Amino acid sequence: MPVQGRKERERADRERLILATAREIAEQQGWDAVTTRRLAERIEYSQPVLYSHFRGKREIIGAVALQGAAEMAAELRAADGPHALARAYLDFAARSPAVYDAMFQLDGGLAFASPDSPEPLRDAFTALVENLEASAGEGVPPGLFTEVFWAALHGLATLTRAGRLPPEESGRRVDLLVERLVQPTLARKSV
Amino acid sequence: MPVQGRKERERADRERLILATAREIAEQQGWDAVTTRRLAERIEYSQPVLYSHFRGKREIIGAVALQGAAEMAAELRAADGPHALARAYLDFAARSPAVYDAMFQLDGGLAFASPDSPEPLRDAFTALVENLEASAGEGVPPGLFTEVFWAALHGLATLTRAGRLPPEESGRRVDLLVERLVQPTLARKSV
DNA sequence: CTCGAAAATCTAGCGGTGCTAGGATCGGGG
DNA sequence: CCCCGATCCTAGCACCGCTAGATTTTCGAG
Repeated sequence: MPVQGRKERERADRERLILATAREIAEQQGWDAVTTRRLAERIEYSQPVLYSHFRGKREIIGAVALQGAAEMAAELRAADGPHALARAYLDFAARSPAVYDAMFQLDGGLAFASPDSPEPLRDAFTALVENLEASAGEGVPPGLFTEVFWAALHGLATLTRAGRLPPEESGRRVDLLVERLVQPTLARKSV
Repeated sequence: MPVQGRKERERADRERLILATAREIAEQQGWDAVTTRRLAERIEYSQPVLYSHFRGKREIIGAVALQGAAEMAAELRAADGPHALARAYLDFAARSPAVYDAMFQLDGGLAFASPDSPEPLRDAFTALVENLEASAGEGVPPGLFTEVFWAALHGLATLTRAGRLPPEESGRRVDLLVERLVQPTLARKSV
């Protein structure tokens, strides 16, 4: 009597529905519009059901952030080299601003910059490192270089989207940034 | 009978009190703790009084942001050269996180990146440009270079404070960033 | 097929938010 | 002195995140 199996599946489906709906509302109207009432109504359940899946709104944001990190990691790995990486990163941020906010702007209750960070987060950072370690330059730890590179991209992404930087020249800004930061390590240009 | 003068003065005093109190609460407990009720109680007036000074919470944030921009501009001008500038910027962000948030993280209803931006905002950006125009490098518009430099600093500031970057090596990150970005324009090293 | 227990879900409500309408109170000018 | 306009407060609206407790649904045993 695998009735239990069916229930678990239905529950997992509903959890996915919650996250997809939260994400949809957030992308369309911002995270402030993702209220527990609205979210519950959209999935056609009452509010308390949300709390049987997540501890609260914060944890929903965190779950969306983890999904986003996994997707971002895949896209970053598809890029080849610092220039493509930077464009892929900013592309992601511009295309999915709500997910980007969940990851880096809002409090999703996730641990960052720590060995016990959730795997998708560490993996996304690893994807950055992989594309950058050849560009760190002599004597510069790839991790440190990646942090700086990442921070700069993050700054461009957030300031641009918040209207703090004129969007027209974002392409030139990325080009300038990457050109200056990247400093190929001499060893084995090709092997 | 300049009784009207006195009233205006009292009103201006109260407005300053509101902003100082909002700032104080925000620095101590974050902007979420700056509720209209709490703020009203602290200044020993009822909530509606706040709305006779500001349209709403957003406008209070905006007013704090303008104060902050003026202060930041002064501190940035006191710096000499890109390295000192970067440290002064990050210092400000770390010392006054709530004000920094009001300026760059929250919605204070201010116009950015526009000719009709409030003067303190444009002035703060000008202070950045003044310290950076000699480091833009050949053929690179100082404004563009400043935007990139600023965005990178902003990324470092926000990611560090949000726990996304380990705080230990922030010094090394700044050094690396500045060293790479800065590329002195050849003309007139000294004149 | 029925029935009772357990699981699942909902109703209703708590204390909080930003904001505002409308009444009370105060003080200066006629 | 008394009135009237400016000033301020009380009370309340609609919404928020979250939860206790009642209610419905579902399953499996008899």
